Amino acid sequence: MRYWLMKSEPGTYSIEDLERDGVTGWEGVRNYQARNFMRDEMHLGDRVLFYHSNAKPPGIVGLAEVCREGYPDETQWDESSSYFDPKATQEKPIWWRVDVKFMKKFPEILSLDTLKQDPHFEGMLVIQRGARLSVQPVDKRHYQAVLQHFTK
DNA sequence: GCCAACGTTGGC
DNA sequence: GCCAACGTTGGC
Repeated sequence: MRYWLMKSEPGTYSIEDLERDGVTGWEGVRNYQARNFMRDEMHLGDRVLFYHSNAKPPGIVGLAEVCREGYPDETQWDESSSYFDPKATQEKPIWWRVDVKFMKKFPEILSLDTLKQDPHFEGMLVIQRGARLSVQPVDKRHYQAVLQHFTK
């Protein structure tokens, strides 16, 4: 099993939205590196740290699980969508997504500020300056440190 | 709202 | 294939 962190702006799609929906398709990712992770490397049962970006404060707010592996993101063909990509065809899709299932919402946010200050999280991609990747791998030890943080 | 960091595009 | 210009992300 692998571990991931996925960013979403709570104004666009929050952990509360996922809790309500149960399952959601992670559409709209338009970055090749993130696309590659979703298309090639995320597998059923992988755990996902749900991160609120552009939030006050930003941070990890919950847990999800990959429940469908990579498949084409159909918003790329939808002209009315802001995610529409004129270069994508049905034969050759460019963008992929996965589905994730709600697991839990943490009792409080594990803020970016805390992640930066607690040495258990040293080396995590998300605390690196300029780390914009919206789908990123997480080391098992960092994932466990997140769970540990909430069982103290 | 600002702007640093980063990714993409396109002229050459 | 280089790199300047431009667009986006996302913390602050």
